[in-house]
Amino acid sequence: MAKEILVVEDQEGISNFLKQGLEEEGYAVTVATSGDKGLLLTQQKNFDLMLLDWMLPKLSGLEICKSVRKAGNLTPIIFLTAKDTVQDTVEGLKSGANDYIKKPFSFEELLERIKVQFRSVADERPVYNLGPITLRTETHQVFNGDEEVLLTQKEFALLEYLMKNKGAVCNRTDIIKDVWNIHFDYDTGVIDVFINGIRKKLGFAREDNYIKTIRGIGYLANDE
Amino acid sequence: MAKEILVVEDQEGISNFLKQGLEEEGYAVTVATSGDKGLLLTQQKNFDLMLLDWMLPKLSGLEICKSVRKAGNLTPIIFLTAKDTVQDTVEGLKSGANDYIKKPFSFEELLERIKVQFRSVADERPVYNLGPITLRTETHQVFNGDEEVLLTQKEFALLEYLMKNKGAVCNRTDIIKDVWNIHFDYDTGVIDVFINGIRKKLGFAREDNYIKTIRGIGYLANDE
DNA sequence: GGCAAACTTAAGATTGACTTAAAGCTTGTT
DNA sequence: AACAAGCTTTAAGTCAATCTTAAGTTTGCC
Repeated sequence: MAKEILVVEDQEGISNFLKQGLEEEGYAVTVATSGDKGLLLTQQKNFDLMLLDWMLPKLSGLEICKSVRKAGNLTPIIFLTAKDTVQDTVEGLKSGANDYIKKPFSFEELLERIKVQFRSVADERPVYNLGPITLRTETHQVFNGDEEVLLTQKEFALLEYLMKNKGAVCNRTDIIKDVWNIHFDYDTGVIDVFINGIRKKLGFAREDNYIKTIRGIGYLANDE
Repeated sequence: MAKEILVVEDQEGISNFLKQGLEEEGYAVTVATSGDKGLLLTQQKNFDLMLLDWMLPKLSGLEICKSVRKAGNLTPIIFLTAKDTVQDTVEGLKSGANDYIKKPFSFEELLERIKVQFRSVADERPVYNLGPITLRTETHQVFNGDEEVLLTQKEFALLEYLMKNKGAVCNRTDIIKDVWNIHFDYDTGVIDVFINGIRKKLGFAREDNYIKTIRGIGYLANDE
């Protein structure tokens, strides 16, 4: 699955250059030419990384960054800008960005700094545990004790999400957003059906409470 | 708990400057003046971050970085070096570093880039406290000390409202308006019932007074 | 002591989750 | 290109938890 990168940049020369270069590297690139369009896109879709110019029509890159973080979105953000003073850099990083590259920049360095962002996310913790359950991200396997449990893609994605957030209540809206990638209000019983399926396949009894229902909110994976 | 930073740098002027500056910021700093000493330290102790010079006696920063990563150590690494070509930067990042800062650098920017490495998911989300009680808005969790307390939707909403306004008396009309979303005069005992439930679940005794009753007005969440 | 407000409890109403089955999609195979 | 198999989604009936109401009890204040 190609990583999705959002580029918010009003100068066509630069955005074309970025788009082409990044696509050659195998990334899927979306370009927004103004700040407001960029922010809107971040709300409609889950990107894996954002490249922000600072000076943009309508809404500055700084404002986009702040908004995105305020909304609880932790997608890596890299500023790519001609504003090159220490003050600007510090302000950009303070606003929640993960890196700050000054123009003119070397494309090769940019590429490497993008990879750094993906590296840290991917490396985080490839194996999760929940009671007797072990989930291996890399091999896409789930075990109950020694027994392997075969889950479908969605079942796996949902379980992974819950286990990644073990100990925290996951609300339905976020689940739909992160697991289904649906960014508007959406309410069928899909989640319920999958939770039901997962509990069944993992052999959880009602009183096990490894995946607890939080009524009116969502679900909670829990050990202890 | 102070974060532990390892600085590997052979020029005394720079390492002193870094040590002093970082310690003023509340970090615990260890300095190694040669590459081999630096590497040894990484094996003996778990640091939270490493600052590496590139050109060092005995073992280069690049080699340290590669070694550390090869050993499965994912501690954030920042290069801090006079080698300023794009090739060097790319090579440094490829070897597993998380950032690469070129000398001469601004201390302020360095600080900010260090903070980026420490920033974690748990940060920067609204958390309220009241005596032994902690309420996490984002994850919808409430803790009494370490014990998680499971609240229903309304209980949580009401408690959140009181804690958000800690120290201020909340009158019944406003509570009904903000928590129940009822905008006309309304007077059943709902609030009382929920206050009762919350106090019970949180294990408050009458004399604790964390949620004080203000007769004829409403309620007051209070610490101190 | 008497009154009004708040506390407590329990029963009924309401809402949301569980479960199942069937329809709609994908994917891989011939 | 058509078929089959399996995965995902929708929908509907059932069931359980939560919310609300109301009535009895306690508490605090004049």
